[in-house]
Amino acid sequence: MQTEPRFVQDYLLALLARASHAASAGFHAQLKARGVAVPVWRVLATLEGAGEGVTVGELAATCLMQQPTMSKLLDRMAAEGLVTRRREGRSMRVLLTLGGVTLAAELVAEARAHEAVLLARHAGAAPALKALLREIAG
Amino acid sequence: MQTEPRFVQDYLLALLARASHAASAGFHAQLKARGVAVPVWRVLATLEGAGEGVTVGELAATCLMQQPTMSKLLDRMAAEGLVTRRREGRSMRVLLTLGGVTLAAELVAEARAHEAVLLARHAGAAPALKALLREIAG
DNA sequence: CCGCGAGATATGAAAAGTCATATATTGACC
DNA sequence: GGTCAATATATGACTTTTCATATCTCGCGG
Repeated sequence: MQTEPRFVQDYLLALLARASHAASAGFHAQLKARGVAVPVWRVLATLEGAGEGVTVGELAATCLMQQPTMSKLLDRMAAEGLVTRRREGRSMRVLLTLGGVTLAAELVAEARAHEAVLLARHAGAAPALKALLREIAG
Repeated sequence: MQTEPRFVQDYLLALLARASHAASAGFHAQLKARGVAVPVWRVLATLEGAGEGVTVGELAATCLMQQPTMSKLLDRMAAEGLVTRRREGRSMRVLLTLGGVTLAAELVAEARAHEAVLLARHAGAAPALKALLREIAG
């Protein structure tokens, strides 16, 4: 079967979305196996090593979610004992609990390992790719 | 304020997701202005120029959605008069209606224009970037 | 032929996300 | 000090997505 090259096949935004999706698939499967949803992982990864905590708005922006989505995600994560919220001025500072720190550390370790495999696969090109992505990400 | 570089800041999957999100933001805003949801756009773009139509499963894979999500999205799109479905063996072939063809063509034109701006911004690097992304996407 | 497993899509109940807007807190101005 | 606009988060009604599973077809072995 031979389809002529169509627009979407070479469209930059589609390529980015596809690459992101494909690259993440393996790790996302690991997360699912551990019963951790992707948005939860993103919050954990963002909070990992951020000693002071992060506000809800910053979390939403970093995790590429909308603010109400983040508020509700944090409700669930708080209920699971992964994070706590502390009012600070008009913001709300989100912090990992002890359990959250532990889980985050484990998952970050897994993520590092997974990334290493990916980077090895595209050996030389990795730094240039990351630089480009950073530029696109702004 | 000075945060030490944390894992997530340089994590390939995060960079990919961020780049994809940032690059798409502008066009997604255009879509929203026209009242077109992103998943609808993806289906239209995938069907655009695919004369023979595409099966539900192929659509789901191409649009990076799950199959039940696609089935229900197609329900809505069919209700809006954008697509029709025709049983073909055990598959279901999805085709654009006249209205769907028109809308798809308009949006693809907008997407091309939007992409041109992006590519111009990262002038020389674009072909190499696309090649890398294609490789990652597999 | 007929039953049966595999492939492809649909569906139902529950979870998550979205949009608009309410609530809370601060800082500035009079 | 009280009012008001701006910033930050929460909430409610509604839509979309997800997970599990049902349904529908085809091809095959007996």
